[in-house]
Amino acid sequence: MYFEVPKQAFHLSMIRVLLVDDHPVVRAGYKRLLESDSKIEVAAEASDAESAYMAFVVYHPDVTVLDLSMPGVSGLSLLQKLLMRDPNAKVLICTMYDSHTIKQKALQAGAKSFVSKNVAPEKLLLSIHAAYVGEEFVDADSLLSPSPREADEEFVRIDSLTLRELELFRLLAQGKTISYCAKVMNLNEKTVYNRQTKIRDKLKVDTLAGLVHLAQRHNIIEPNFIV
Amino acid sequence: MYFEVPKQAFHLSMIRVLLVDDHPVVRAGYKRLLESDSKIEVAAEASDAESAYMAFVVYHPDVTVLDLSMPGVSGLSLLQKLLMRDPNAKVLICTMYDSHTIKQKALQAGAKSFVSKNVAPEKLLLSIHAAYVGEEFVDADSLLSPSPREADEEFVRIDSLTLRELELFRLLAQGKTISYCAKVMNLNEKTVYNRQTKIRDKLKVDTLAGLVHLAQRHNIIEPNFIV
DNA sequence: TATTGTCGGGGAATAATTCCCAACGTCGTG
DNA sequence: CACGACGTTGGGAATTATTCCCCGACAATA
Repeated sequence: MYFEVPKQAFHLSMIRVLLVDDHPVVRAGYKRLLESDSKIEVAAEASDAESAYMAFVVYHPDVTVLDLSMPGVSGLSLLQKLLMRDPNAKVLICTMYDSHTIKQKALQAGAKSFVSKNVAPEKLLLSIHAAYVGEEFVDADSLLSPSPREADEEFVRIDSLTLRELELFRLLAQGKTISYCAKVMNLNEKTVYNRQTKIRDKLKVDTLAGLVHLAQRHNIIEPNFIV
Repeated sequence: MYFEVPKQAFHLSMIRVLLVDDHPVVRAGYKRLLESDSKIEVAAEASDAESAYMAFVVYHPDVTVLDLSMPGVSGLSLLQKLLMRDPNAKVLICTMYDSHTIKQKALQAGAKSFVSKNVAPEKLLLSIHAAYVGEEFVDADSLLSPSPREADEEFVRIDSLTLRELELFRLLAQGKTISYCAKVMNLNEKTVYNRQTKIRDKLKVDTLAGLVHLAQRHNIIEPNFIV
């Protein structure tokens, strides 16, 4: 758990951003990047869902920049928690997962913006400004063109997963045990079993390993890179 | 393919860095972070292995900061190419993969430094300075989850698999069902179960999904890769 | 209000998995 | 040769993991 206290003076004119990413180096990079924009200041940083929620409550950021790929509870759940706390929260999803599915889910869960880490950095800044004034900003490159690969029925199946199911899907595909999933998702193991069955049923795969491959094909989890 | 021409003046006193990461946003962040150190300048950037190699040849950076997780050709292959071009190249691996195996391979392939994106950002800067003066810098706590005994000997454990076990390992990791494995290996399902248990036991993995990731890390099966 | 969908979980049945053990063949070795 | 060590294969019983079908809560919606 990491919870960064703001170090800068509070300026009314600035866009105060809460930065959530689990990698310190990446976070530091983000921070410098964001602050290269004179209108943006990083009000707080967090490395995981819990501390992000705390920081959100404490600092009331104008915009929250959220990386979905966090250990433990998914960024999507955090997104929902933030929106429950403040339905007008401006949450911008910036993630490495170029997955149409994830995008859909994030937007449907109430994210104001969605950009991939693959976009030009200026677009990130732009989208923060857009989110600040209440506009939705969805990176055109990524959203409008689901890649052909994703347009197949596999993708449709993944799309049919509910948020909660998607979250569990990710955990399972990452190799987490049932009991671990139950713990971090606050569920009865029984429920996890039931859900797992349902997920495999929806996705039409009959082994856990199949889930992993499917998840990787659709960037639901990080591909286990090549050596 | 993305190939950034240097925009800054050339200062003899500065550490000229080639920055290789496939995410523009992350790269931009890195750049700001690195340049917050007055002794470091980003001489060039690249988003993939080919352009990274070109940039390396053209700009002769003092230090190359390389993220391993790139689409297409692996960062490790690039690392080897760079070292073939210049055996004294100072390459610093900064990656999100907290895998001891990868760390091993990177160092054994000739990387001068290895830090995880999980380290404090200052350490990244430090390690660039260290690499510059020729010191090796390997972050001690760059590995979060894998306990020393765990990941360290992942590959030794795979070596301990017998031929038959390895065969089954591959099938399982590919997502084949028990009954399928039994059929193609001419075994009783019972035996497959027993063997599967033994394999997971030897590899110290407790889920099938874990087997997949392990298999991919060690090139036992093809990573299910995309984009 | 009725409807639909998501979500969490219970109970009993069932299948999957383990644990322990035995058999067989093949080595290499004293 | 006889021996133990080991890979390989499976049986039987015990144990778990997993399914299947169910119910109720809640929220949004028509």
